[in-house]
Amino acid sequence: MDTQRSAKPTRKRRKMQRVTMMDVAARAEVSPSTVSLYLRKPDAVSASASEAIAKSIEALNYVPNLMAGGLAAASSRAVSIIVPSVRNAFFAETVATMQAELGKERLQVLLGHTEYSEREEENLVRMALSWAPAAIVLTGLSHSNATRRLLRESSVPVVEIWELGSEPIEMAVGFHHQQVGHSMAAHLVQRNRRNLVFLGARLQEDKRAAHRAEGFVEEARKTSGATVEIIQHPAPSSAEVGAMLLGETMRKFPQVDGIACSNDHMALGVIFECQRLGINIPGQLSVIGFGDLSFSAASNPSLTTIRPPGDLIGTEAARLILERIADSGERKPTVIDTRFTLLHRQSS
Amino acid sequence: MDTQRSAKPTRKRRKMQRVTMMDVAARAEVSPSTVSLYLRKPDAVSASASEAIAKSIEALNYVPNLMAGGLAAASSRAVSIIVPSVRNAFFAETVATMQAELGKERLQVLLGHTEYSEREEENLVRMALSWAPAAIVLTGLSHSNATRRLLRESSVPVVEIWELGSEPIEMAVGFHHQQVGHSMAAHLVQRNRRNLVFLGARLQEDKRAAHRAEGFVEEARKTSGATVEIIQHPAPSSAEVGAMLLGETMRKFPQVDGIACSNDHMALGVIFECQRLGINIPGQLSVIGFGDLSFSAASNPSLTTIRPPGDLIGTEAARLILERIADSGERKPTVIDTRFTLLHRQSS
DNA sequence: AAAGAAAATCGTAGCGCTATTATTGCTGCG
DNA sequence: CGCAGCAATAATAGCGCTACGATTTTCTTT
Repeated sequence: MDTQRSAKPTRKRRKMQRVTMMDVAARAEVSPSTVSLYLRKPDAVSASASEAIAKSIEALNYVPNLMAGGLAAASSRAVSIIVPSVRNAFFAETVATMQAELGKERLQVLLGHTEYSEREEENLVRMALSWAPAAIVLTGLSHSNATRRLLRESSVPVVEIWELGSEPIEMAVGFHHQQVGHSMAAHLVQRNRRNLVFLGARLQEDKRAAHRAEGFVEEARKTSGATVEIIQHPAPSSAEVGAMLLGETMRKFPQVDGIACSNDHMALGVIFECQRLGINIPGQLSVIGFGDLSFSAASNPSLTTIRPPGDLIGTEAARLILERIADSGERKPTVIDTRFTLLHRQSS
Repeated sequence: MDTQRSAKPTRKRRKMQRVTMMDVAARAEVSPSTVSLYLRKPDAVSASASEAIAKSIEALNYVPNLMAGGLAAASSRAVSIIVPSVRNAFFAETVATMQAELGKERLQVLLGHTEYSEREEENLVRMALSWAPAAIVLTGLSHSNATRRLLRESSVPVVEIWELGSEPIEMAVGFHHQQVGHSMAAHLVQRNRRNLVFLGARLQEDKRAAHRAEGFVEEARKTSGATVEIIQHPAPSSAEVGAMLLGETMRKFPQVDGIACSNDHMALGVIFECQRLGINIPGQLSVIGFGDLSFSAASNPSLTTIRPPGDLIGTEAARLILERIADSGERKPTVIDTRFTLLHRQSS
């Protein structure tokens, strides 16, 4: 009750170890503003200042603090990419491509896996928004209402990849999986196959595979004299499931002469199982896959398949994001159809 | 020239749209500090306050700003994972597992691909450090000196994955690839194979595959009467390269009776090429792969291979990171050997 | 019931940067 | 010459949150 007790702002914050922009500015004998400007828009700074700043950065080994930058600018240099799983080669391809493309512009990729759950996707979107990302990339067009609302209310650019068909939130890059189904069926019919089966895995969760199956059946039904069935399994697609489903197919529909698979893993299983059962491909049975995975051209027989442009989807999505950021503007609905290619090889 | 013109600090910042922690605090009738505490250490806040805050967050649909948090705390909720490529199923598995594990603690994954370039890795580490990440995960133990220095000078926890053998920067989770080579050779020798060949792809860049090849040769040389060769190609591993190299092998070493492959993609190519050439596996030739990829158990013949615990590496790495963060302490060198498993199947 | 300890809560100074406005130094031109 | 017009640079006010210390409230203990 004597010595003044209030006026004592003896604060001390964590030791500042880091080299800051102010340090760089001091050494270059310019103001911090100029350094910031140099980093963001180099063309607006004179050659002499630029040189001094560059030298200073080099000498101090300056690493910018993106958290501070992001906070001040209310937007970060991160792009959140949310896919079902990067274990899936399709999405791995796109993610890798996007990382490379976005990296050129010093944008970082924040990765999330939904494991095919809309609930988890919503979670990830919420977390992503905490980062004030430069953009958010989602897989497919099916999302929970809450996800849609979160995204619509934020002003973050949104790109949906790997699927076209219904209304996108903002931008979309992909292709029509139903058309893939059409192409598969049309191809088999053209090869004079009439007893068709689609082998599916996890069609419940994998909407895109389900669309392919739908398209396949739809197209097959157009052909007079053709029959078509879907044989499926709830487990994720794999060669083992493919082999198993081929067995089931031969039991239930021994007259089958054309099979389309959820993807090339399944088709590979079919090929192996046919070898074991002594079924000749393509003599007795034509097989077509989806994915053109790394082994598909090398198999015996080589596999007829659909090649989805995973890398093109990545580059186009990255391009859209970059353009949208440059415009720093409003939503601009854009849809890019990347198409797909049917590769006719020995199995059909 | 009349209305007073100076005393007008009419600044206005970008419109504050976002709901902030202060809004939450006001509605819950507590101070912002308490809200912050509630978010970070819920146990330190009373039940009544917790409830009010939770309700307020819900009502306002509050999304925390991680940039602000990261700036204030000098450390973010991001973990940077840098792998050669997520196209590679091994790394995809580990990345996916880590994302799931870290996600539980609300840590986000920042992804980077080196494409097997140390130069690019250095770049990515520099970018990663800009985020003040909670931890950095690198693949393998070979890094440029600059990378090492950057990491050592920062106080960010570092985990190196998928390889053991030399001195890690701080923590490491993986296994000895040389031992994999040993096991492969020992297995083939045990199956009475004496004319051994290792089929390699891109051994120049893929140090781990090179170590497996080394170990293979080393072990084979211990066996009297055994011969061993390495046949390789600079392209990335694939079934096509495997098929091609099998052809080369049969020309150069027609007496070969045991083949070990860089990985299962190569082995798959070998299996298909043998089918085409009429070579019986395992009668005439034993084949062993690496990876236990999704098709390996389903192939014809099924493939003997080494299963690397990609998911275990992920969970252990995540665990180390979480513990290290909780300790918030100093470097603590740790090495976890996850081992690997040899799966003996039909191909050997 | 008072004193002391423990638990819960609060007040505030930054974290390092960017956006915005203000200032300065030059041109060129009537 | 005086000043508009422009380019380059600088000054300043936050961005939204956490760390830290201070303060208040509640619980023990004697």
